[in-house]
Amino acid sequence: MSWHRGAQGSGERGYHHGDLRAALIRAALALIQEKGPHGFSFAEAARAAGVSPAAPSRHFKNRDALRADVAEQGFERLEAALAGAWDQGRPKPGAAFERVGKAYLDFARREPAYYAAMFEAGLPPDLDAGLRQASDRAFAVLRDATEALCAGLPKDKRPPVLMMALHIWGLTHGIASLFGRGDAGRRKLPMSAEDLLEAAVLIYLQGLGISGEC
Amino acid sequence: MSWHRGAQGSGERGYHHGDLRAALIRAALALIQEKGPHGFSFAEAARAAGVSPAAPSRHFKNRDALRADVAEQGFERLEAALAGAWDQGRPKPGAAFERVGKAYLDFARREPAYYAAMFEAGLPPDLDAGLRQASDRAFAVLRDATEALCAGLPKDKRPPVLMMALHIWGLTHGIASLFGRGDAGRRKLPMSAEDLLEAAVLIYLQGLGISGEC
DNA sequence: TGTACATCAGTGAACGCGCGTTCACTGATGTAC
DNA sequence: TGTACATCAGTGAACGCGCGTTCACTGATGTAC
Repeated sequence: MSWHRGAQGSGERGYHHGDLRAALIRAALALIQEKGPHGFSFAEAARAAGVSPAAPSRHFKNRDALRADVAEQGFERLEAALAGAWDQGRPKPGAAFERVGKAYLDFARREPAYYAAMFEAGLPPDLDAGLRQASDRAFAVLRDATEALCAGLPKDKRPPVLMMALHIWGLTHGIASLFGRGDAGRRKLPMSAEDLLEAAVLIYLQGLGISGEC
Repeated sequence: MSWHRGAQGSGERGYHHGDLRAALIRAALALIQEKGPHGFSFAEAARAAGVSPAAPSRHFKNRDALRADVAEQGFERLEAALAGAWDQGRPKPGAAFERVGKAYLDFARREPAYYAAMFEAGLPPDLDAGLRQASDRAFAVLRDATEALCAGLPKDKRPPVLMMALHIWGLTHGIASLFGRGDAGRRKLPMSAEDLLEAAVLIYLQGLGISGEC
């Protein structure tokens, strides 16, 4: 919490909150974690942030707008996680690519609230330009990684990069959604979601004639 | 609608509804279609079914129980759709397998309300034994199809069937969730979800050394 | 540096609304004899 | 076949509750001079 002046953590604050917008997003995130992407109200978020029920309207048009902001922030974090895992393809694109997949699963598991807001809130991705762009930027990391992975191949053996990136995204997202969630009640598996994904990607790359060690 | 006696379509009915349970599921489904898996209330479903707000409690403990029944019915329909598409692997397992994938995408597109209730309502799959079993039965169709597809291979080239079925499920589910939905605002693609999936499966099978024509 | 004033951000009480649940009830159905 | 009675399924009015929004307000901040 960042009150407008002093008294961090004491619960005291001045008349103005200082960063209510961010505090409401945090509160919404915690409530989503607890009760799902629809499990909170404007009033509840206000209560959690310690302001009057009328305050949120100053910052968000309605609940969907708040939810969309949570989702947007989620895509930004996912982008950062994927970019960090990719690390410009070091030391080798193959190993880095595998890290990206694991980072996606890791995000879904460690941040189920963001994940739910991003993919299961029923928000149309083009509801909001910022949301759309944040989503596109996260996907761009995956597309760039795919491109780098293929760069070493002779041109006639190179698959269409966009298609390949969409395949990998679909596969990773499907496995994360069905088996790799941190919250309650995901389906049980004979192997970890990570192992399942890694095997699938290796088989897929094999099918394209790409060795796992590039 | 099936009233307890006569007068189909006239809006008349006796004191007893006759099949209120099914009517509430239908009403919930329509409301989910319209407003998402959380976009309905007990009272609203009762109104849509033409009964008093107290009536639904006779059949469902609460909203989640109603939602779970919608999801269960959805899995039953998905199972039927997949089994129909598979058609015992006729005329050839390869062609039939491709139909199964398309049937999954088709289901997600034509029945977004069921799909949302099944996968995006935040219901833990093991909340309810019936739900769990319906989900397992739908997956079993895919697993059996995978097994049949591999049956022709020499034993030493045969991949673990369960793993392979999970890969295909994840891939199909991911593509359906991200790109193949019938309701508003899915992401735009340079190719159809069907073509995207078909290409991915072919590449994957290639990676396993399985020709597309078996 | 000081002062006046506009703007901003949050208050808190009030409102009307739809919700889920309760309750005693009642009409229809099924069953025992 | 007829009758009595138990059970079932839906009624409709009432309740307390949390919601989103409104409103005139007020305290804090920023800016012009």
